Amino acid sequence: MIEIDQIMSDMARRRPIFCSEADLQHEIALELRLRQPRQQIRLEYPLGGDLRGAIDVFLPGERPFALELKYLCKGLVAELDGERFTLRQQSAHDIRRHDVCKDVARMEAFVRRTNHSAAVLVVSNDPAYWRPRRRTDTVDAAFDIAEAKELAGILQWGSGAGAGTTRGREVPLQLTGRYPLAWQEYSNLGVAAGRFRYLWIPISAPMAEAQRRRGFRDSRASVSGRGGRAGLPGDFKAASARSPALS
DNA sequence: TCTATGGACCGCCGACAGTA
DNA sequence: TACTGTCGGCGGTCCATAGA
Repeated sequence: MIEIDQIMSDMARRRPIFCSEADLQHEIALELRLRQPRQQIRLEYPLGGDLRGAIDVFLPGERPFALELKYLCKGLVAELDGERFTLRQQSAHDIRRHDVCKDVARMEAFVRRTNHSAAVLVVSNDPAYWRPRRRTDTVDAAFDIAEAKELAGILQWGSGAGAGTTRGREVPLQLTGRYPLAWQEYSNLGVAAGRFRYLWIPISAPMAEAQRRRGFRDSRASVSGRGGRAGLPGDFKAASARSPALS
């Protein structure tokens, strides 16, 4: 069985830092290919149906899996094995938090339409995203992705949000599942802003969730990865993440 | 071909907290 | 009290893509 924790752990040894979201996307695909050379992998796979946009990493096959990535950067200059990495301060934390929640909502919609499995993976070196907020009355409080928070229900901007912040993001996000958030350690470069963590938000297919509720073994977890089915997309599982519960 | 839209990203500014 | 760094809010640009 492929577990996200193991994938991230292995990838961190090889690539403790990424120069961009596209770099992260490429390395995830490479790591999956290294583990399962026969695994088909698609990048920027169209969502299809009425949904616009594309899936960052899509694993077709018997049990397809969609993965959305977010790389939230804080300003950092680091040299690693002779290679210089310069990450720019992205700022706009409110908008980036909203974007993460929007990805969760998009993946929920995709899962509902296709009954495939999906997840959102956030990688960041900015503690502002995982540390508890000092204030609770911010305009983006509903989109908070800090440690031990939970995404659920209707997520919308606070009443004080300006037009510039909400432009193009006015529609409240409605989640049918509940997503407890647990950040995991990824790497630490030993410099300022050099600590990277990741947030894994699994979104299971409604059928699989229904089966799980009825007492069946989770279809994603039921395959050991041996006996010729190793590496099937549905085996993409987080050891530490809790399954989302449908409300 | 043009226009609208969405996604990704950038940087400025004010408020606030910590520290010398 | 002044300085510095961080955080939050805001408005903007650039580019790719879809649709007219």
